[in-house]
Amino acid sequence: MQMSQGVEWALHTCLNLSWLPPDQAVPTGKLAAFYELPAAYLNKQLQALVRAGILSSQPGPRGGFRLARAPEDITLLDVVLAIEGPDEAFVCNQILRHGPGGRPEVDYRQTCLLARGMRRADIAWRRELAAQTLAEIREDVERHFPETPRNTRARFAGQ
Amino acid sequence: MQMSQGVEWALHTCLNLSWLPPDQAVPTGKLAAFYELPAAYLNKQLQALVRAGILSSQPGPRGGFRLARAPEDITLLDVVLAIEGPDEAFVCNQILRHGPGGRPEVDYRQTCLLARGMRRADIAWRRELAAQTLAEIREDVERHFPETPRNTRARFAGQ
DNA sequence: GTTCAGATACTCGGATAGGGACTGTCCGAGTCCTATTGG
DNA sequence: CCAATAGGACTCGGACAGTCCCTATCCGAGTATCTGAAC
Repeated sequence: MQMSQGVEWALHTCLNLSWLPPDQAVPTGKLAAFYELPAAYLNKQLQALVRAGILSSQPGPRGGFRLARAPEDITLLDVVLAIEGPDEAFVCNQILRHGPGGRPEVDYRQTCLLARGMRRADIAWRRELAAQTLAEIREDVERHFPETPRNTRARFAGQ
Repeated sequence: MQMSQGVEWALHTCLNLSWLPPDQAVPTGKLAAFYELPAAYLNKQLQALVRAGILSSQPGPRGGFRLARAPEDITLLDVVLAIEGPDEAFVCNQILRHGPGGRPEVDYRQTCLLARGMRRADIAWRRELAAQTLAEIREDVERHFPETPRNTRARFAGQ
Protein backbone atom coordinates (compact mmCIF):
# COMPACT_ATOMS: atom_id res chain seq x y z
CA MET A 1 0.00 0.00 0.00
CA GLN A 2 1.50 3.28 -1.04
CA MET A 3 -0.07 6.69 -1.33
CA SER A 4 0.11 8.53 -4.63
CA GLN A 5 3.02 10.94 -4.73
CA GLY A 6 0.55 13.52 -6.00
CA VAL A 7 -0.35 14.00 -2.34
CA GLU A 8 3.10 15.35 -1.59
CA TRP A 9 2.96 17.67 -4.58
CA ALA A 10 -0.48 18.93 -3.60
CA LEU A 11 0.49 19.56 0.01
CA HIS A 12 3.61 21.54 -0.81
CA THR A 13 1.84 23.45 -3.57
CA CYS A 14 -1.02 24.47 -1.27
CA LEU A 15 1.48 25.52 1.38
CA ASN A 16 3.35 27.67 -1.13
CA LEU A 17 0.12 29.30 -2.28
CA SER A 18 -0.70 30.14 1.34
CA TRP A 19 2.24 32.55 1.39
CA LEU A 20 1.01 34.54 -1.58
CA PRO A 21 -1.62 37.30 -1.52
CA PRO A 22 -5.05 35.67 -1.88
CA ASP A 23 -5.75 37.38 -5.20
CA GLN A 24 -2.57 36.20 -6.91
CA ALA A 25 -3.13 33.31 -9.32
CA VAL A 26 -0.14 31.13 -10.23
CA PRO A 27 -0.20 29.00 -13.39
CA THR A 28 0.75 25.34 -13.42
CA GLY A 29 4.07 26.00 -15.11
CA LYS A 30 5.42 28.13 -12.28
CA LEU A 31 4.09 25.84 -9.59
CA ALA A 32 5.77 22.88 -11.28
CA ALA A 33 9.06 24.70 -11.88
CA PHE A 34 9.27 25.43 -8.15
CA TYR A 35 10.12 21.77 -7.43
CA GLU A 36 11.06 20.70 -11.00
CA LEU A 37 7.91 18.62 -11.34
CA PRO A 38 6.27 17.53 -14.62
CA ALA A 39 3.84 20.37 -15.29
CA ALA A 40 1.12 18.43 -17.09
CA TYR A 41 0.90 15.81 -14.38
CA LEU A 42 0.89 18.36 -11.58
CA ASN A 43 -1.96 20.05 -13.44
CA LYS A 44 -3.94 16.84 -13.07
CA GLN A 45 -3.53 16.92 -9.30
CA LEU A 46 -4.48 20.59 -9.16
CA GLN A 47 -7.67 19.78 -11.03
CA ALA A 48 -8.58 17.38 -8.26
CA LEU A 49 -7.97 20.10 -5.69
CA VAL A 50 -10.29 22.42 -7.63
CA ARG A 51 -13.01 19.76 -7.73
CA ALA A 52 -12.63 19.41 -3.96
CA GLY A 53 -13.08 23.16 -3.47
CA ILE A 54 -9.58 23.68 -2.08
CA LEU A 55 -8.25 25.67 -5.02
CA SER A 56 -9.99 27.92 -7.52
CA SER A 57 -8.80 28.14 -11.10
CA GLN A 58 -8.91 30.85 -13.70
CA PRO A 59 -8.07 30.32 -17.37
CA GLY A 60 -6.48 32.71 -19.78
CA PRO A 61 -3.60 35.16 -19.38
CA ARG A 62 -2.88 36.18 -15.78
CA GLY A 63 -4.79 33.03 -14.85
CA GLY A 64 -3.75 30.09 -12.71
CA PHE A 65 -4.59 28.62 -9.32
CA ARG A 66 -5.13 30.17 -5.93
CA LEU A 67 -6.46 28.97 -2.58
CA ALA A 68 -10.26 28.87 -2.59
CA ARG A 69 -10.54 29.48 1.15
CA ALA A 70 -8.40 30.57 4.09
CA PRO A 71 -5.52 28.30 5.18
CA GLU A 72 -7.21 28.05 8.58
CA ASP A 73 -10.06 26.18 6.85
CA ILE A 74 -7.88 23.72 4.93
CA THR A 75 -6.74 20.61 6.78
CA LEU A 76 -4.23 18.00 5.72
CA LEU A 77 -7.14 15.57 5.52
CA ASP A 78 -8.88 17.79 2.96
CA VAL A 79 -5.88 17.69 0.64
CA VAL A 80 -5.26 13.96 1.08
CA LEU A 81 -8.88 13.06 0.40
CA ALA A 82 -8.98 15.34 -2.64
CA ILE A 83 -6.13 13.41 -4.25
CA GLU A 84 -6.67 9.89 -2.95
CA GLY A 85 -10.44 9.82 -2.93
CA PRO A 86 -12.85 9.49 0.00
CA ASP A 87 -12.64 5.70 0.42
CA GLU A 88 -10.78 4.31 3.39
CA ALA A 89 -7.67 2.21 2.88
CA PHE A 90 -9.14 -1.05 4.21
CA VAL A 91 -12.18 -2.11 2.23
CA CYS A 92 -14.26 -4.89 3.77
CA ASN A 93 -15.30 -7.28 0.99
CA GLN A 94 -17.59 -9.09 3.42
CA ILE A 95 -16.03 -12.51 3.00
CA LEU A 96 -18.07 -13.57 6.03
CA ARG A 97 -20.99 -13.66 3.61
CA HIS A 98 -19.37 -16.64 1.88
CA GLY A 99 -18.46 -18.34 5.14
CA PRO A 100 -20.58 -20.83 7.11
CA GLY A 101 -23.74 -19.15 8.35
CA GLY A 102 -23.28 -16.12 6.12
CA ARG A 103 -26.52 -14.18 5.51
CA PRO A 104 -26.88 -12.25 2.23
CA GLU A 105 -29.01 -9.55 3.84
CA VAL A 106 -26.50 -8.67 6.58
CA ASP A 107 -24.13 -5.74 5.99
CA TYR A 108 -20.92 -7.22 7.33
CA ARG A 109 -19.09 -3.95 6.79
CA GLN A 110 -20.91 -2.84 9.94
CA THR A 111 -21.10 -6.05 11.95
CA CYS A 112 -17.71 -7.67 11.23
CA LEU A 113 -15.57 -6.92 14.26
CA LEU A 114 -12.36 -7.12 12.27
CA ALA A 115 -13.68 -4.49 9.86
CA ARG A 116 -14.65 -2.43 12.87
CA GLY A 117 -11.14 -2.69 14.27
CA MET A 118 -9.64 -1.56 10.99
CA ARG A 119 -12.12 1.28 10.88
CA ARG A 120 -11.08 2.42 14.34
CA ALA A 121 -7.52 2.81 13.09
CA ASP A 122 -8.67 4.65 9.99
CA ILE A 123 -10.70 7.05 12.09
CA ALA A 124 -7.69 7.76 14.29
CA TRP A 125 -5.65 8.47 11.16
CA ARG A 126 -8.24 10.87 9.80
CA ARG A 127 -8.69 12.57 13.14
CA GLU A 128 -4.96 13.30 13.29
CA LEU A 129 -4.92 14.67 9.74
CA ALA A 130 -8.03 16.76 10.28
CA ALA A 131 -6.46 18.30 13.40
CA GLN A 132 -3.71 19.94 11.37
CA THR A 133 -4.62 22.96 9.30
CA LEU A 134 -2.55 24.49 6.58
CA ALA A 135 -2.28 27.65 8.67
CA GLU A 136 -0.71 25.76 11.57
CA ILE A 137 1.80 24.07 9.30
CA ARG A 138 2.62 27.42 7.79
CA GLU A 139 3.25 28.94 11.20
CA ASP A 140 5.48 26.03 12.14
CA VAL A 141 7.53 26.50 8.99
CA GLU A 142 7.86 30.23 9.63
CA ARG A 143 9.03 29.51 13.15
CA HIS A 144 11.70 27.02 12.05
CA PHE A 145 12.69 28.61 8.71
CA PRO A 146 11.89 32.35 8.86
CA GLU A 147 13.27 33.07 5.39
CA THR A 148 10.94 30.64 3.62
CA PRO A 149 7.96 33.01 3.12
CA ARG A 150 10.11 35.71 1.59
CA ASN A 151 11.97 33.27 -0.64
CA THR A 152 8.73 31.72 -1.83
CA ARG A 153 7.12 35.05 -2.63
CA ALA A 154 10.26 36.19 -4.45
CA ARG A 155 10.32 33.02 -6.50
CA PHE A 156 6.77 33.47 -7.68
CA ALA A 157 7.02 37.23 -8.09
CA GLY A 158 10.09 36.98 -10.28
CA GLN A 159 9.00 36.96 -13.93
CA MET B 1 -4.88 4.29 -2.15
CA GLN B 2 -6.36 0.93 -1.38
CA MET B 3 -5.07 -1.85 0.83
CA SER B 4 -4.57 -5.30 -0.66
CA GLN B 5 -7.55 -7.52 -0.03
CA GLY B 6 -5.08 -10.15 1.17
CA VAL B 7 -5.17 -8.26 4.46
CA GLU B 8 -8.81 -9.17 4.97
CA TRP B 9 -8.14 -12.81 4.13
CA ALA B 10 -5.17 -12.94 6.49
CA LEU B 11 -7.07 -11.35 9.36
CA HIS B 12 -10.04 -13.70 9.13
CA THR B 13 -7.81 -16.73 8.64
CA CYS B 14 -5.73 -15.92 11.71
CA LEU B 15 -8.89 -15.37 13.71
CA ASN B 16 -10.25 -18.74 12.63
CA LEU B 17 -6.99 -20.46 13.55
CA SER B 18 -7.20 -18.90 17.01
CA TRP B 19 -10.26 -21.04 17.77
CA LEU B 20 -8.49 -24.30 17.01
CA PRO B 21 -6.22 -26.24 19.37
CA PRO B 22 -2.70 -24.86 19.00
CA ASP B 23 -1.32 -28.13 17.68
CA GLN B 24 -3.86 -28.49 14.86
CA ALA B 25 -2.46 -27.60 11.45
CA VAL B 26 -4.90 -26.66 8.69
CA PRO B 27 -3.88 -26.89 5.02
CA THR B 28 -4.45 -24.04 2.58
CA GLY B 29 -7.29 -25.85 0.84
CA LYS B 30 -9.49 -25.99 3.93
CA LEU B 31 -8.69 -22.42 4.94
CA ALA B 32 -9.61 -21.22 1.44
CA ALA B 33 -12.79 -23.31 1.25
CA PHE B 34 -14.01 -21.66 4.47
CA TYR B 35 -14.67 -18.39 2.58
CA GLU B 36 -14.59 -19.76 -0.99
CA LEU B 37 -11.29 -18.04 -1.70
CA PRO B 38 -8.78 -19.03 -4.41
CA ALA B 39 -6.53 -21.47 -2.57
CA ALA B 40 -3.29 -20.78 -4.44
CA TYR B 41 -3.54 -17.05 -3.90
CA LEU B 42 -4.44 -17.40 -0.25
CA ASN B 43 -1.38 -19.60 0.07
CA LYS B 44 0.70 -16.65 -1.10
CA GLN B 45 -0.63 -14.51 1.73
CA LEU B 46 -0.06 -17.26 4.28
CA GLN B 47 3.55 -17.49 3.18
CA ALA B 48 3.95 -13.81 4.06
CA LEU B 49 2.47 -14.50 7.50
CA VAL B 50 4.97 -17.32 8.00
CA ARG B 51 7.87 -15.05 7.04
CA ALA B 52 6.59 -12.52 9.59
CA GLY B 53 6.55 -15.17 12.33
CA ILE B 54 2.80 -15.04 12.81
CA LEU B 55 2.08 -18.50 11.43
CA SER B 56 4.17 -21.64 11.30
CA SER B 57 3.92 -24.07 8.41
CA GLN B 58 4.42 -27.79 8.11
CA PRO B 59 4.60 -29.63 4.79
CA GLY B 60 3.43 -33.12 4.01
CA PRO B 61 0.32 -35.06 5.04
CA ARG B 62 -1.32 -33.78 8.22
CA GLY B 63 0.56 -30.55 7.55
CA GLY B 64 -0.71 -27.02 7.10
CA PHE B 65 -0.63 -23.74 9.00
CA ARG B 66 -1.09 -22.88 12.66
CA LEU B 67 -0.53 -19.81 14.81
CA ALA B 68 3.13 -19.43 15.69
CA ARG B 69 2.40 -17.64 18.96
CA ALA B 70 -0.48 -16.94 21.32
CA PRO B 71 -3.35 -14.73 20.07
CA GLU B 72 -2.54 -12.35 22.93
CA ASP B 73 0.79 -11.65 21.24
CA ILE B 74 -0.60 -11.02 17.73
CA THR B 75 -1.89 -7.54 16.98
CA LEU B 76 -3.82 -6.30 13.99
CA LEU B 77 -0.75 -4.24 13.11
CA ASP B 78 1.38 -7.39 12.94
CA VAL B 79 -0.92 -8.95 10.35
CA VAL B 80 -1.30 -5.78 8.30
CA LEU B 81 2.45 -5.15 8.16
CA ALA B 82 3.10 -8.77 7.24
CA ILE B 83 0.93 -8.45 4.14
CA GLU B 84 1.42 -4.81 3.16
CA GLY B 85 5.07 -4.42 4.09
CA PRO B 86 6.67 -2.21 6.74
CA ASP B 87 6.68 1.06 4.75
CA GLU B 88 4.28 3.78 5.74
CA ALA B 89 1.58 4.92 3.32
CA PHE B 90 2.93 8.42 2.76
CA VAL B 91 6.46 8.37 1.39
CA CYS B 92 8.30 11.68 1.41
CA ASN B 93 10.21 12.02 -1.85
CA GLN B 94 11.94 15.13 -0.50
CA ILE B 95 10.85 17.45 -3.26
CA LEU B 96 12.13 20.29 -1.06
CA ARG B 97 15.57 19.18 -2.22
CA HIS B 98 14.69 20.37 -5.73
CA GLY B 99 13.13 23.60 -4.52
CA PRO B 100 14.89 26.94 -3.96
CA GLY B 101 17.47 26.63 -1.21
CA GLY B 102 17.33 22.83 -1.20
CA ARG B 103 20.44 21.22 0.29
CA PRO B 104 21.47 17.76 -0.95
CA GLU B 105 22.88 16.74 2.43
CA VAL B 106 19.69 17.45 4.40
CA ASP B 107 17.33 14.56 5.11
CA TYR B 108 14.02 16.25 4.43
CA ARG B 109 12.12 13.16 5.54
CA GLN B 110 12.99 14.32 9.05
CA THR B 111 12.94 18.10 8.70
CA CYS B 112 9.98 18.65 6.34
CA LEU B 113 7.07 19.69 8.54
CA LEU B 114 4.49 18.36 6.09
CA ALA B 115 6.17 14.94 6.14
CA ARG B 116 6.17 15.18 9.92
CA GLY B 117 2.45 15.92 9.95
CA MET B 118 1.73 12.94 7.74
CA ARG B 119 3.93 10.81 9.97
CA ARG B 120 1.94 11.86 13.04
CA ALA B 121 -1.20 10.51 11.40
CA ASP B 122 0.55 7.29 10.41
CA ILE B 123 1.77 6.79 13.98
CA ALA B 124 -1.76 7.27 15.30
CA TRP B 125 -2.99 4.68 12.80
CA ARG B 126 -0.37 2.16 13.85
CA ARG B 127 -0.93 2.83 17.52
CA GLU B 128 -4.60 2.03 17.14
CA LEU B 129 -3.88 -1.17 15.23
CA ALA B 130 -1.20 -2.25 17.68
CA ALA B 131 -3.63 -1.77 20.57
CA GLN B 132 -5.94 -4.52 19.32
CA THR B 133 -4.78 -8.09 19.77
CA LEU B 134 -6.21 -11.11 18.08
CA ALA B 135 -7.29 -12.39 21.50
CA GLU B 136 -9.38 -9.29 22.18
CA ILE B 137 -11.06 -9.52 18.79
CA ARG B 138 -11.75 -13.17 19.45
CA GLU B 139 -13.36 -12.39 22.79
CA ASP B 140 -15.49 -9.70 21.19
CA VAL B 141 -16.72 -12.14 18.56
CA GLU B 142 -17.52 -14.76 21.19
CA ARG B 143 -19.48 -12.16 23.12
CA HIS B 144 -21.56 -11.07 20.14
CA PHE B 145 -21.80 -14.41 18.30
CA PRO B 146 -21.40 -17.21 20.85
CA GLU B 147 -21.92 -19.98 18.32
CA THR B 148 -19.01 -18.92 16.10
CA PRO B 149 -16.22 -20.84 17.88
CA ARG B 150 -18.14 -24.11 17.79
CA ASN B 151 -19.15 -23.63 14.17
CA THR B 152 -15.60 -22.84 13.16
CA ARG B 153 -14.16 -25.84 14.97
CA ALA B 154 -16.80 -28.09 13.45
CA ARG B 155 -16.10 -26.80 9.97
CA PHE B 156 -12.39 -27.60 10.25
CA ALA B 157 -12.87 -30.85 12.14
CA GLY B 158 -15.36 -32.13 9.57
CA GLN B 159 -13.53 -34.28 7.02
C1' DG C 1 -7.98 61.11 -27.27
C1' DT C 2 -11.34 57.53 -26.83
C1' DT C 3 -13.71 53.39 -28.03
C1' DC C 4 -14.57 49.24 -30.30
C1' DA C 5 -13.47 45.10 -32.83
C1' DG C 6 -10.40 41.60 -34.12
C1' DA C 7 -6.50 38.84 -33.46
C1' DT C 8 -3.32 36.74 -30.41
C1' DA C 9 -1.28 34.40 -26.73
C1' DC C 10 -1.96 32.13 -22.61
C1' DT C 11 -4.17 28.82 -19.29
C1' DC C 12 -7.14 25.24 -17.69
C1' DG C 13 -9.59 20.84 -18.59
C1' DG C 14 -10.31 16.45 -20.20
C1' DA C 15 -8.99 12.67 -23.40
C1' DT C 16 -5.11 9.57 -24.67
C1' DA C 17 -0.77 5.98 -24.13
C1' DG C 18 2.80 3.53 -21.05
C1' DG C 19 4.51 1.09 -16.78
C1' DG C 20 4.42 -1.14 -12.26
C1' DA C 21 2.00 -3.49 -8.62
C1' DC C 22 -1.75 -6.40 -7.20
C1' DT C 23 -4.27 -10.53 -8.67
C1' DG C 24 -4.44 -15.17 -10.02
C1' DT C 25 -2.33 -19.70 -11.36
C1' DC C 26 0.78 -23.53 -11.88
C1' DC C 27 4.40 -26.86 -10.96
C1' DG C 28 8.43 -28.69 -8.30
C1' DA C 29 10.85 -29.89 -3.54
C1' DG C 30 10.14 -31.94 0.67
C1' DT C 31 7.66 -34.72 4.13
C1' DC C 32 4.70 -38.07 6.18
C1' DC C 33 1.87 -42.08 5.83
C1' DT C 34 0.95 -46.69 4.31
C1' DA C 35 1.13 -51.02 2.24
C1' DT C 36 4.04 -54.73 1.19
C1' DT C 37 7.60 -57.99 1.80
C1' DG C 38 11.00 -60.47 4.10
C1' DG C 39 12.62 -62.42 8.39
C1' DC D 1 3.86 -61.49 14.27
C1' DC D 2 7.25 -57.69 13.64
C1' DA D 3 10.24 -54.59 11.26
C1' DA D 4 12.20 -52.45 7.36
C1' DT D 5 11.59 -50.50 2.94
C1' DA D 6 9.69 -48.72 -1.14
C1' DG D 7 5.99 -46.38 -3.07
C1' DG D 8 2.50 -42.93 -3.06
C1' DA D 9 -0.11 -39.02 -1.70
C1' DC D 10 -0.20 -34.69 0.34
C1' DT D 11 1.48 -29.93 1.45
C1' DC D 12 4.21 -25.86 1.22
C1' DG D 13 7.16 -22.73 -1.45
C1' DG D 14 8.55 -20.11 -5.15
C1' DA D 15 8.32 -19.13 -10.27
C1' DC D 16 5.16 -17.67 -14.12
C1' DA D 17 1.10 -14.79 -16.85
C1' DG D 18 -3.09 -11.43 -16.68
C1' DT D 19 -5.37 -7.14 -15.26
C1' DC D 20 -6.15 -2.74 -13.11
C1' DC D 21 -4.62 1.70 -11.35
C1' DC D 22 -0.99 5.19 -11.11
C1' DT D 23 2.16 7.80 -14.04
C1' DA D 24 3.01 10.70 -17.82
C1' DT D 25 1.69 13.36 -21.91
C1' DC D 26 -0.75 15.92 -25.41
C1' DC D 27 -4.23 18.78 -27.62
C1' DG D 28 -8.60 21.45 -27.72
C1' DA D 29 -12.00 24.98 -25.38
C1' DG D 30 -12.22 29.24 -23.25
C1' DT D 31 -10.60 33.84 -21.67
C1' DA D 32 -8.04 38.11 -20.85
C1' DT D 33 -4.92 41.07 -23.11
C1' DC D 34 -3.03 43.74 -26.74
C1' DT D 35 -3.09 46.09 -31.19
C1' DG D 36 -4.99 48.65 -34.63
C1' DA D 37 -8.23 51.51 -36.76
C1' DA D 38 -12.31 54.31 -36.83
C1' DC D 39 -14.84 58.09 -34.78
